[in-house]
Amino acid sequence: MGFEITLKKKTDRLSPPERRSQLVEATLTCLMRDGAEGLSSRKICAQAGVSVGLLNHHFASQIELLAVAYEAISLRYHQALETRIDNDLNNQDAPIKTLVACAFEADIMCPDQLRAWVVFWSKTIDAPVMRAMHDTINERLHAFLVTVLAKSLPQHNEQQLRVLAVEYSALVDGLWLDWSLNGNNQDDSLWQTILNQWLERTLALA
Amino acid sequence: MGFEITLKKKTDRLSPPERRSQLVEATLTCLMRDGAEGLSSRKICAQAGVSVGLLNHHFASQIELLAVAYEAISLRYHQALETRIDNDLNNQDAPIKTLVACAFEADIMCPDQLRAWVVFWSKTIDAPVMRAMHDTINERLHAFLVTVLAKSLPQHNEQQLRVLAVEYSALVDGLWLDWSLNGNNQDDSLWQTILNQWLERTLALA
DNA sequence: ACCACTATTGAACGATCGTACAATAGTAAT
DNA sequence: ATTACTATTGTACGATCGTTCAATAGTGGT
Repeated sequence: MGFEITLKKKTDRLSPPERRSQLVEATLTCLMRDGAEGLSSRKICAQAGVSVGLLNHHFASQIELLAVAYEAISLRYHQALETRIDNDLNNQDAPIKTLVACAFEADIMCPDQLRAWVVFWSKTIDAPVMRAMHDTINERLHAFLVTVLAKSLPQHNEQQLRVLAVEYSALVDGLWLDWSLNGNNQDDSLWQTILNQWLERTLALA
Repeated sequence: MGFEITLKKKTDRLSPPERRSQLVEATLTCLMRDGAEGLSSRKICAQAGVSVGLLNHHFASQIELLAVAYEAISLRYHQALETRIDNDLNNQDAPIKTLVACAFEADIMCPDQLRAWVVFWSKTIDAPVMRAMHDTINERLHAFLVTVLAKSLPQHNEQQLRVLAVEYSALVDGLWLDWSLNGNNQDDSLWQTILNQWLERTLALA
């Protein structure tokens, strides 16, 4: 006896940064599980295992928490892509090949994530805090794509790279939307094939 | 006096089909104006100028009304495209050129429409009635795109056309998403340019 | 041991939600 | 005129929503 004392946590109190990130994590879990219905202060706090009032102690409002969650899921996606690029030693000279190859891998883009993104988009249109966060996120991903494309297509100028980045981003988003909404009733390789063909044609322009 | 008697409607009663389409119209208005917050039985009925209870008299539930509204906005988009093609006498042999040219025109794709579509997508993921309607809508638009592409690229086979249709649809959706979410802070012609380049490259494959 | 501070709780508030339902009003047939 | 039918109304119900706030409990410094 007495051993479990050192194993059990003596308290449930966390530092503000820890609690905040825990609430952000619970938000993403709820949104990916229940979509728009998961955006509920009570459900989020229940998921985090804390009481309702704590949300407004660590965040000014629900929408501020949502904005932080938006940044979190975007950064996670961003870093997953960077990790793939760093680990793919075969395509260091053309990292766009790595992006295309892993675009539809399960942990990069699972249909569950669309549940969450649709909520983020919905709020981006109307809520100013979400709009500001969306602009930040979008600019960050756009700049990342430009650097990836710049390495892959060194002979292109800045303007051409920016256009290509918008095109690639739009194509991936659109394919992801179709893929997630239409379920897996179609051949899984169709979307990957389309992306591969885009890559071939783009590299052929060089 | 007495003239206004013939001008005024004697009654507010409408036939079920008329009332149903009026409620559908009110639904689209609310969704395009207020997004997810516009999906409210009370707001929709207020927009239609009828009382709350009437919704459940003409529709089994709110989600059934939403499914009919989903089909309505999709058919409207579909028919707008067909009208453009019929009226564009210069590109009867390559109607895909017409689609690309009008893709970002105001009444084809205004940012307000994204407010509604995001709601439809959100419910498509979870509600079975919406999923069934989405499948119908998607199949119809896909078949339409295939016929348009078939006329424009007669030397392609069925399988190639189907892939091209998915690619075009995804690209347009993705560009539309970016265009609507990022507002008009960027150059308006960027997205049109990308679509034009896609068209040139695709036609060059012939 | 006491104090100031704050993370945490949970009840409470007012608002809104979708739907059900009894009551009313208009219509068409007899 | 009466009857059968139904489109329409508006209230009511129970549930859930986001947020507030007084009360409580744990923490770190003295």
